[in-house]
Amino acid sequence: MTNPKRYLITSALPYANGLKHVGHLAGAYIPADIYVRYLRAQKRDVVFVCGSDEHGTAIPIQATKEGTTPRAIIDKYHEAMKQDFEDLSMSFDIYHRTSEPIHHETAQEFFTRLNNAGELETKETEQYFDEEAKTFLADRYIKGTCPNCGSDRAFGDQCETCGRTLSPDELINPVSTLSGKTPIKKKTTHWYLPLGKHEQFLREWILEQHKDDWRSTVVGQCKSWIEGGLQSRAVTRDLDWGVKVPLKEAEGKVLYVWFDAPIGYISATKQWAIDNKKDWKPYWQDKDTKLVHFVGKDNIVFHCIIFPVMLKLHGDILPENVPANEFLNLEGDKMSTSRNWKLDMRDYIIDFVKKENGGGQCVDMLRYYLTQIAPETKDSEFMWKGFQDAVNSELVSIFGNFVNRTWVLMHKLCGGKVPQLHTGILDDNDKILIGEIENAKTRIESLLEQYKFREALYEVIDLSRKGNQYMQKKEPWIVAKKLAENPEAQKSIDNTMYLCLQLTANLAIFINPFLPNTAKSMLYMMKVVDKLLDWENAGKLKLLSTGYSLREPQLLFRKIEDTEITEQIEKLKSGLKQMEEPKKEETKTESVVKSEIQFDDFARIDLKVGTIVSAEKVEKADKLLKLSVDLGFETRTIVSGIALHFKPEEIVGKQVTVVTNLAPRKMRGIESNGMILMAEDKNGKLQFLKPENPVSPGSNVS
RNA sequence: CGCGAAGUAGAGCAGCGGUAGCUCGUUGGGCUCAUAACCCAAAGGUCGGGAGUUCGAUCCUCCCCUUCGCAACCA
Repeated sequence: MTNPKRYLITSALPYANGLKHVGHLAGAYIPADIYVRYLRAQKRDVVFVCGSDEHGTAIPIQATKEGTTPRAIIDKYHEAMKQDFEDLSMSFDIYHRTSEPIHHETAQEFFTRLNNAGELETKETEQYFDEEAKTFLADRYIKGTCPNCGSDRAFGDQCETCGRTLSPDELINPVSTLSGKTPIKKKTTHWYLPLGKHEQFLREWILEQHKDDWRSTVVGQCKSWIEGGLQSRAVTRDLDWGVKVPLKEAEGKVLYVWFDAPIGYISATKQWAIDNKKDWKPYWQDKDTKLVHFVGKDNIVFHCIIFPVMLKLHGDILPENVPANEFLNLEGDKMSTSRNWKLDMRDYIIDFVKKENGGGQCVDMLRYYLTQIAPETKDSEFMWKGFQDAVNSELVSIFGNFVNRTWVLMHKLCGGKVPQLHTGILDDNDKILIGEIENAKTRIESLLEQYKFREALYEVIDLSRKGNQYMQKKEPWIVAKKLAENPEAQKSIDNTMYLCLQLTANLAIFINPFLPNTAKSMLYMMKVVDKLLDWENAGKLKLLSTGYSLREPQLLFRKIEDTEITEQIEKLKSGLKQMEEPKKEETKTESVVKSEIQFDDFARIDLKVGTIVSAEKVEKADKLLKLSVDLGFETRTIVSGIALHFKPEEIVGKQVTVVTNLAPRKMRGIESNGMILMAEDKNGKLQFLKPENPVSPGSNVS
């Protein structure tokens, strides 16, 4: 789209179950904010929406964890996140929330329209139900023994011990985490969005039309999803926290959070329109609107596949681009909330922004570093030492220093006023600098349009570097020494300082989208109003008029001291230790004895002794062995993840204990009909559980 | 396993068919207006490994190794 009438820019809705860290900030918020500030400077019609995502099972879970209500959780984190974004100069036009009535209405209308148009399917399935709590259980609420690794702490969706994704049906001894009781199976109906029907559309839209203008990582991800076969996705679920499904027969059901959350962009736009007496409709329905979603890579599938399908069915416009960022690691390791290896936005705000020598400059320092290392093409690394280097040797030494020396010299050599430009005596250096200023505009503009924020910011800093080089060549402080014998030399000084001052004004315009607080400080020093920052002024050389007197210089940035970064690194490492200590205890107490079960539960498991008659390694799998086990009445194929511990030839003829009534399961394409019981010592070494003396195959174990 | 992304100077990254580039760091020199800032120069890489296509490959193709992500009721 070459010249859209209006822009709607979104940043991923942060989930209101905890504070967000700098990885989120670098991924979805800062890039969007830069883009929006640039568009605003161009006087474009742009709305920037965001808000808290407040539904889904994780909210009630977090409430239980903190011993409070879901409502209290979302109120707490909504306010906290909103505040943090504000403290870091995020310029949302609205920061909304999905718990607002206007959002519920919008999401329900969305569902109704799709349902009435016959675009949704219903399916009846059996799901676990907790009779005591009288509720269907989300996968996360079911705990049991992992069929893969035998850990008794697996959840219905995933085993945290071995990492395997599970479905609740696979769990051995499923237990409700709400009541501790064994849940029963109960029939329930759900609505599904059949993505498969839209494969052709997605292929054309993404893999054809956008294969060149979207980031390769984004197209790659989408391709992976499409090639993998698009399954129907449930859009409802049995839960009492969320947007009620607007149908009589759907009592007790809510919209699945992934369905309602992106609609939050629309409801936020509606609320913004009400607040500002505007019409929201063109922003979502007019073809001349450019919609851009800024997200992290975990969100690609929702914003490139699922939400666009929803939008298409609903008759809305599609995103023009989804410039997703990859992930930001921290000091050599993945950021992780559960391991407490992270830097929360809040922590930075407290340790830097709110300190006495903090303020807007510290906000901009973080924005600078995060933009400079933004994971635009691949995962990148936040290093405290890198942060210090970037601030001290680029922001302070190159950019800040250029502005500062310009101001000091201007006061010393030009009486604190903007000097005249003597066009007759412009030399090559002057002309080259003028050319650079004009070029910079085109370059930065083009990079921003392509969402290459890191490079665009580099161009800005590089322009100030060119200012330093220029000044070094012109050496006005040397020229000034010859003034006594050659008063004409003042003209050369005037030209140099005039150009440096105009360059500074241009730098303010260019840096503004990235570092708005810095731009503000520069405006103050130049004694000019915000209007100077209009993008149309960029590249011009008459921004500060001759004779205008300017303020005394003030430093734009302070340096980051060594002690500050060593403190942060210490803090990070000690946080990690604190998390590890209590966790160990927890495992201990829990692993000694599992929760009590009834004899009936035990009796449901059929254990028999079998003899391994053959064993072979499974092709292209590190851990798997394919075993044939003689159980007396039959010989079964069992696939077991023990290849790292035993060689196939070693174990033929050995007797083992087998769970014989475990549901069959395919691994590497081979159906496994049972499970071998193993004992694991604390080093992770496995041993077979077997009778002391050989017994006949098929003997019962009880 | 599969799919996707990535492996390039001490560190962080760019380039993606035609003598390897940027920032920081290191070393040497210059300057002194400037936040021990600035400017100039140098050292430093057989572009993960192997094979192929090509007149020519870091860049294309194939295989292998390593890292990260995804695999769909995970929001």
